[in-house]
Amino acid sequence: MPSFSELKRTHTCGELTAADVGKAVTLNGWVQEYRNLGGLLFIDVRDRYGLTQIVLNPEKVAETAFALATRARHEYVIAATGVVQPRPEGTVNAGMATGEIEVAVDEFHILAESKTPPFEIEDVTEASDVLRLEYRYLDLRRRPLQNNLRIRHFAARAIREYFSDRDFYEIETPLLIRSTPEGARDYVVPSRVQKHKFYALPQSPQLFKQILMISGYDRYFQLARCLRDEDLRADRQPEHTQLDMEMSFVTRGDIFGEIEGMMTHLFRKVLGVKLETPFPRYDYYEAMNRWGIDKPDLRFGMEINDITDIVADCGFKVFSDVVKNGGVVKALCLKGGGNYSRKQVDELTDVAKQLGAGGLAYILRAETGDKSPIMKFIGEDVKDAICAKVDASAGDAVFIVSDKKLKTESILGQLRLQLGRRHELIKKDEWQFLWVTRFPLFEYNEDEDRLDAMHNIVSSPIDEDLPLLDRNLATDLPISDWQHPLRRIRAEQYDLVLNGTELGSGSIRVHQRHIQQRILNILGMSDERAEKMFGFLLRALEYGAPPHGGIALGLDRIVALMTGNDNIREVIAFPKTASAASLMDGSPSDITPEQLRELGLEFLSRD
RNA sequence: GGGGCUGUAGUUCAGUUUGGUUAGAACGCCUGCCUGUCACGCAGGAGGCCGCGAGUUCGAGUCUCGUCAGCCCCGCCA
Repeated sequence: MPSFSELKRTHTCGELTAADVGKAVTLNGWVQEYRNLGGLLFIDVRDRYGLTQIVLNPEKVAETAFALATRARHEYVIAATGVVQPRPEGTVNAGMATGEIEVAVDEFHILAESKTPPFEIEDVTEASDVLRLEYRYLDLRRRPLQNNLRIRHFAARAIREYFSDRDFYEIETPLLIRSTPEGARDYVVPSRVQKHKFYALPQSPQLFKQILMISGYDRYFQLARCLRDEDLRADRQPEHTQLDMEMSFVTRGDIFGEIEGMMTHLFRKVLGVKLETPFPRYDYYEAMNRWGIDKPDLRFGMEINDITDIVADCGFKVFSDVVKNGGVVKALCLKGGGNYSRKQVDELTDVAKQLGAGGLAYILRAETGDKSPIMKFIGEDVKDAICAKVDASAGDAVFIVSDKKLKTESILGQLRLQLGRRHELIKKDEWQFLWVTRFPLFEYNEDEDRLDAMHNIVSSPIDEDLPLLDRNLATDLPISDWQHPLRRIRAEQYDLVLNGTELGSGSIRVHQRHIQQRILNILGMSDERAEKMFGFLLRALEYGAPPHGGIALGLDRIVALMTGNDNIREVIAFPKTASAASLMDGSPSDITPEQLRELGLEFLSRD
């Protein structure tokens, strides 16, 4: 066999067309398919760029070359030299980009043989996830994955382009950092040099990017790897990539503007889609009121309506008791649901109950008249008032839930999504972005009877609610009461949502030490402990910290949405299983006793 | 930590409800034939620790218990 320098490709497998007819070319690639007709041999050669048919005719090619080519099997790597020729009349393949031509081979070489692959390399695979992950290098040869990684690359490039053009610096932050409480469980790395001490792998560059603001790098971004030792989901991997950014001397509107600009650039460059800006903004409480979820899917309507006032005194005890105890009654209208069968209603009721509802009341506005098991309690007038409020006409259905406010909204929010999916109300090919803003700063932790940070510890209260932080604010209310002043504080925090998926969140940060310390105290951290854990941030805040804020968006989720995938594994080259294992390289794995000894570690037990 | 689903040729699955002769199919693989195929075709062939371990039984792919792995969900998590 000649040296490879003489067998190097002159063209890729995706670029030859009728315009190249007559050219002498060499192709390198993998055998996608071979069709040996005895006296005539066709091979489809594949690379990242496409597929080209080569043909060997024993009458026109050296015997040795033909013999070699008949040995070629699926996934062999080959080099073929020949002349581009038009396909004979009637044999053009319209379904193939290179289908008008073929390469008539006169020299053929096998560069590498392949074992029979455990699954076939085709666009739609039936291979199990286990096989696909174990043989990831084969799975990655498939066109859908190659397309996903291509989109991912172009997305990353568009993001870098946008921020670079707007004077942002991409600055790397460390991977080995100190472990801090709050948030997710850390992955930890033992230190050899300092025995019995550990680094943590970053859950995000959060504190470092704030330090960069304090250092004066007032426009920062990074495509940052982030690691969390928590259980996995279809949209959660132990390591993922964030589009992280932070700016100084800004209000939230400045952040929104940059992100909207970046998203517009990204979607135009990569998908050719024009986005409308500005994205709509809704306060957290408004989102919960109208859609029952903090990441509403705006690709369909069916908003939730409050009918508490209408039914408060209607005589139906289930409703009036709930109202008396401070609860609410809310409803949503399913257009065209008036002919729902008993079975369909029962199924929906089961869903509601699984979500914690006591039950599901309903009004069916069928052709034959309105049907409702609660009619005899609420009467015609109240029924009509409810239908008017939720805009239910003849042929529609109304579903009603009553409970505490947040619970009622969440249940209806989930029902709304289920109904939207079941009845295919969700419009495809729409990109509905929105901002959800002003989340509560604190979240009540029932198990521990204390307050947790709803987002993170560095989110600033909105100006209006800042007085509620005051140490001396008198109140008799326990923190379990949702009226407690601390629980009424709203944070200058925002989530970016696309089609019902949370892409990420950010906030205007606390830039004054005493406020940061107060928040840490409220979260149950003594001054000593705060100093120990966050001392470096608190000290940095004492040396001229500018007002600043930013956001971090999940790149994996963005690319998954852009490529129409439900699972972010499809847009990550080397992902992990649901139990955080990599089936290809076999991690996590044992380490040697020597490694352990060097780190000063030993196992408690081997169970 | 909890729940649901799945595990049988190289692969994807059927067979498990009702235990019983030699565990089937398709694709892939191997051999032969075939000069215009592109899901090539035709003929033949090889290929099985029924995830693993106990148990029940005269007898287990099939029943019971345990265990491991994968997927999805809740908890957890930005």
